[in-house]
Amino acid sequence: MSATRTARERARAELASEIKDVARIQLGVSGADGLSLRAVARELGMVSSAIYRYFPSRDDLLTALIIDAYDAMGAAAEAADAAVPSTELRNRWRAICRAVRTWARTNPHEYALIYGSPVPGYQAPQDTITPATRVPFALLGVLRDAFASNRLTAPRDPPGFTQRLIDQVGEIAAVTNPELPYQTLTRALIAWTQLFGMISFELFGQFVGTVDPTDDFFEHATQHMADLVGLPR
Amino acid sequence: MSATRTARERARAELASEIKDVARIQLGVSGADGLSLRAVARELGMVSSAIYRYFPSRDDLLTALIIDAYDAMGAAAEAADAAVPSTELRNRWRAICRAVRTWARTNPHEYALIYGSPVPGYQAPQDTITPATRVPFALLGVLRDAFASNRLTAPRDPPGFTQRLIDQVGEIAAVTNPELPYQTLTRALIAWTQLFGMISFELFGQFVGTVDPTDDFFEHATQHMADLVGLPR
DNA sequence: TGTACATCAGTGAACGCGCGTTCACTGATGTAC
DNA sequence: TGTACATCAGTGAACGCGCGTTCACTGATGTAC
Repeated sequence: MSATRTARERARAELASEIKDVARIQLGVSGADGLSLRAVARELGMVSSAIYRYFPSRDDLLTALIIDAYDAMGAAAEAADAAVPSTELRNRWRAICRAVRTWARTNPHEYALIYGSPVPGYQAPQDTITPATRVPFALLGVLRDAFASNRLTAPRDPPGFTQRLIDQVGEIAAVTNPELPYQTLTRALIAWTQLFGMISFELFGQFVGTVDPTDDFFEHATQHMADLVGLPR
Repeated sequence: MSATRTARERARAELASEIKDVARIQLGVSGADGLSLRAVARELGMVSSAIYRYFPSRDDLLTALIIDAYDAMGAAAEAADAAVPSTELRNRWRAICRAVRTWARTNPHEYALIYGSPVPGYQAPQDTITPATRVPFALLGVLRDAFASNRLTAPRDPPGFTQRLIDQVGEIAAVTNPELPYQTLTRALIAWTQLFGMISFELFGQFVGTVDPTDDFFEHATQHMADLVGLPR
């Protein structure tokens, strides 16, 4: 009975993921607002109402795609990190950055889904938050190890640390790496925005006519970021 | 006769800009793909086909909005720059960054239109390029003045300057500020991506639960950027 | 200054299209005795 | 092992909606003599 039950359930899970696969391809053609349940159903050779057996609405399908995208990007970052010896801090940092960029370039429309302009009228539910933290957590992991082994240098910070900023950063530290000084965490935040700023510019066409192709600029900027957060050269 | 001609032409220009105004409001409600000529016409109390007297297609209306947005943001940046004494280099830098952020927060949907995910199937024409350069040019103007008055310090760059990167940056220099060293221009590029990375994260909701509100973090990061490009404290 | 003609703005109907979602249904798969 | 019933996947028709764009038209505004 458990065998038969899983038979049906397996079919169900398989079709659900086929639906997502087709939807992902559709994303590439027409973007998030262009994602159409009818088109997905057509592609799968089924009638549009059948999709509702798997996803209660278009927004739920979108949410599933968003979660998958965050998870795929996070997994890519973690795998790249794990492939570098853990004491090679700067190389780990660079590997994570590179993996995020490569994933984004390989899956530009999924990237746009999670880091582009929000879909109007769509409110991302709570379930997306945890997967979204995987990349920043991977970056913080490098800093944690660097700090623990006393290899984190402290660049001279500019003025501008208000108490409110210190408190905000302190709250992030509390739920992630309480041992890291707030200065380090602030610099990590800056590097984090820098990383995605570059990738968005590259994918959304802002570099056309300047640093395009972007490979060399990206590598160089990544080194600057490693300097900023205090990783040894 | 020139008076009468301008009478008609003025009416025409006025309605064209009323159409754009309504379209801009629509953008806010439903995003770029949601922008509907019929809805705009309805709002203006005219029939949908009348819009075609002013814009040959939906895409042309979008293009006009994009150009206006770049220009408005650029004008805000330039005005903020001009309001600071030209020798206060760091304050000019910060004023420009602040102006860009403020404009983006005030006009989030126009910001999303130009810096968010590209509208699928829409190809931005050449006319958008010049207005798009106004903000980076304003930032470069500060660096130009700093360099000319010999007040630009040179931070120690990390490794990673390939010849190709130097060439790419050199080409940008050639059409903007040939006197600036490529290292400075590269750091300016990094700061540029950093600036828009932060603004996008703030507007697109990536900071929710971390540095939100973002004011203090933004000010602090702006100082870091000024350090990076070598402006005196 | 007045008339004949050309230009242009806006109308209204129509074409052809695609969408999300609901609902009563058929028939296959799984469950309990 | 066999039968009666319940669950579930997928169908097909329908509702109600909005969209971009075209086209022949009316009537007002501007132009040339």
